[in-house]
Amino acid sequence: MHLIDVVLVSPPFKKYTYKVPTHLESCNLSPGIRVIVPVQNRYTIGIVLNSNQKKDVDFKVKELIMPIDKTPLFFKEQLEIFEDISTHLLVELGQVISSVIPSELTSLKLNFVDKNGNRSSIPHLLKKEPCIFNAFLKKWIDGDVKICSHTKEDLVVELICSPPWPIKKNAKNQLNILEYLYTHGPQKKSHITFKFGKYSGNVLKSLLKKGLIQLSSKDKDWSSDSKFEYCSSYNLTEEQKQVIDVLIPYIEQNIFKTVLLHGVTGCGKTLVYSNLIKKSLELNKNSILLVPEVALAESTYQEIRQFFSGVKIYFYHGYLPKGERVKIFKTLSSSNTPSIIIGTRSAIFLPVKNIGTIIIDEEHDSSYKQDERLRYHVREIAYLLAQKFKSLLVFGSATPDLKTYYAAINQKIGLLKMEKRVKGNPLPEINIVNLNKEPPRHGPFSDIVFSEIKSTLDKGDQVIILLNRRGFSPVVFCTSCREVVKCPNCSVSMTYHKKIERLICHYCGEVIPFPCNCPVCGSMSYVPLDVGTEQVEEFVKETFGSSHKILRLDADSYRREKKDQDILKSFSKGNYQILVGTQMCSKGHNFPGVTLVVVVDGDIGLNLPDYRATERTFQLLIQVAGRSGRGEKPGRVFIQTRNPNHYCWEYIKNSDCEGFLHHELKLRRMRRYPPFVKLGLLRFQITENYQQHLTLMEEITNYIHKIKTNDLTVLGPAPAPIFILNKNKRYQCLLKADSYAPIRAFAAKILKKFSNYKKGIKIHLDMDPYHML
DNA sequence: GGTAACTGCACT
DNA sequence: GTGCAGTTACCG
Repeated sequence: MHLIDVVLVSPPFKKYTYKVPTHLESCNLSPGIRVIVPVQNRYTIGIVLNSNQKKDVDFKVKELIMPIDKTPLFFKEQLEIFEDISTHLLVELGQVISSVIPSELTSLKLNFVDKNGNRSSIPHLLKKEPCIFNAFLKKWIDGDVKICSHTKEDLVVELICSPPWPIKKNAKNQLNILEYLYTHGPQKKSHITFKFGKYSGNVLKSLLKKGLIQLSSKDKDWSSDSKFEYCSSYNLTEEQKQVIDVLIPYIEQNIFKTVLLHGVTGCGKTLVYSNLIKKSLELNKNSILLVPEVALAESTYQEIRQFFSGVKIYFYHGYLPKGERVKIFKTLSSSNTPSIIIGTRSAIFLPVKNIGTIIIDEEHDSSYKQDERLRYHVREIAYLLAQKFKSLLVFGSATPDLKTYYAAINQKIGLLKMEKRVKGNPLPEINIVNLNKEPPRHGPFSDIVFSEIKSTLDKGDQVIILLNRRGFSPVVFCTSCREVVKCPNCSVSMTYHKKIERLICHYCGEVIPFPCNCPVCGSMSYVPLDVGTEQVEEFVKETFGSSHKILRLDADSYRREKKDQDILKSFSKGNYQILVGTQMCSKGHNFPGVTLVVVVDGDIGLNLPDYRATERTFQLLIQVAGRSGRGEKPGRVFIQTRNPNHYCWEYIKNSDCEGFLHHELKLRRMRRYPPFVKLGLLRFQITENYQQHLTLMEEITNYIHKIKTNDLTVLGPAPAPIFILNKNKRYQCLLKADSYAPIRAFAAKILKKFSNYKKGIKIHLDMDPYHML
């Protein structure tokens, strides 16, 4: 009897054994092939793990239906990595796989398609016409029919006019969708139908008829095919040459090596990367280059493409149309030509073998940690991959993550430094402005900062104003009942967005029209408190708008304009003089005309209940400071603060990254935080209609005390800083230990006992949590 | 996640 | 004993 092990990629995500029927003996059933299998009284998709020949099993085995791939979708190395992730993060293997590959690849919505393009639905045939199914199966084995997914292309719904909209007053559904598009920007059609229920398809149709929205396919063709050619007409600096000379032997000799490339902002890391990629290509190896976010991926793609004409460069990120993602996935899994992959976090899971080098740029960036579904860190996956393929792994950053830096100074990984900017400029001069002594007398700016902005503009240079908080004001306060407006679903205050006259919850997306009556006392005496980017933009426009062009870049403007790339380009060309924005404008971009960076409130983030608060603030501020003075003229930076005595300012002022890291390391060692201990965060979510959440938490707490071991410190469970989110009550429990094993063992016990305990409670483990709110 | 099997409970 | 809702165990 020929048996194979299969892992299901939809619930229950378990590993099961199936019998291979004789008529499928000839098929390729090697690991990584997708198969259709029966589970209970339905069918689902699984992935072959191994084709064992075990003789006897003590349970009944069912026969597998058929394979649906002719060649494996993953390589053996990848499957091994999925297993590693599964054990490390305490998530079922099937769950791991289903969260890292495009969802079309795990869906049973498949068709047999014959040469004339006629489609026959596979699930339908399986249920109703088994004979016809078998006939098709035979044809498929012979190569006479193909299997295609029948999901249509996911169109993008886009608003093409502004309010007030010409619709009837009682057309609530239409209004809701228009509102949603207005506040959230263009959306995928599937997302709209998901969000607004089954009738929203019709609503969209009528909106389309009225010409208020448009549907478009957002397909882009990124690939270019011609001959391989490397444009090497770029002069390397001495530093770049040295770094490349050290790294290239690892690629040539197939040595697994991890290196932290610690280079100041503007030191020309991209050119180093492109040389490493070039070497890999020459040796017929693939390269992966990851950047933190899509906008950056696009500009990096454009930049790298100049060096390599005719090489296949795959551009991959989570916002690609589904069809495109599947196409890239499948092409790569059966490709043998060396290629370059440029993308964001999710690109690390593409089926690539024979990797020469993996580069993670801006490795400290928190977007490399996924904080939902599968809570993985891309660094760890990259490490596993590099280990398997004996590749070079480069972590690049001007402000390395403390953990990476600690590994580097302990010689666990290599450390290379680049201390000079390409153009030879010094790093910008950074000034800390004490708002307690120099209060903001000009909108959000103090005297000195205001006059700096003015004189910079007078000189014809550009200014970046950073405020890491979007909207007009983060809080609205009712003067009559002395309450702030809270989100109805979350325990956070609503942010006022003036231009669209709405209050928005930045956590769950709830939108309330504003001005409105106070929900508590009914009066209309609201005052917006504190400042967001929208308000800074308004002030700057009022003050300088007559003679200068001003641009805002944050998640709100970004979504609406969507031509972000062009906008950033046009700022960097000098078409605007002032850029107001959130952290989005701090990342990686090159703006040669900027000589002044102003940070409106340097304290945001500094006082969060999170052990990395200072580290993150430091990284953000050094990064944004680095946007200044990249061109011919030197740059200056002004950071306003109300906490001038905080230890971080001394280091920020001197751009002293190493000094800061060592100071922070001392504190972490003292307080027992990473990298000196391992952390895990157990999160408990209880739905709003669950009555006795206190009793339940008490029960959990008692159990925790019962099973707690000596090799583990357990803090909590306690209510999370944001206690209610999306109508869920949240508790959390911080676990500290010298290694991951006790954390895993402890969490496994809790999960086993309580995760399916009662409906209404969800528990998950977040290893090395990045967000503790 | 889906669902068959199982539980307790009101009502014949 | 029957019908039904609510809950649980398990899928090869």
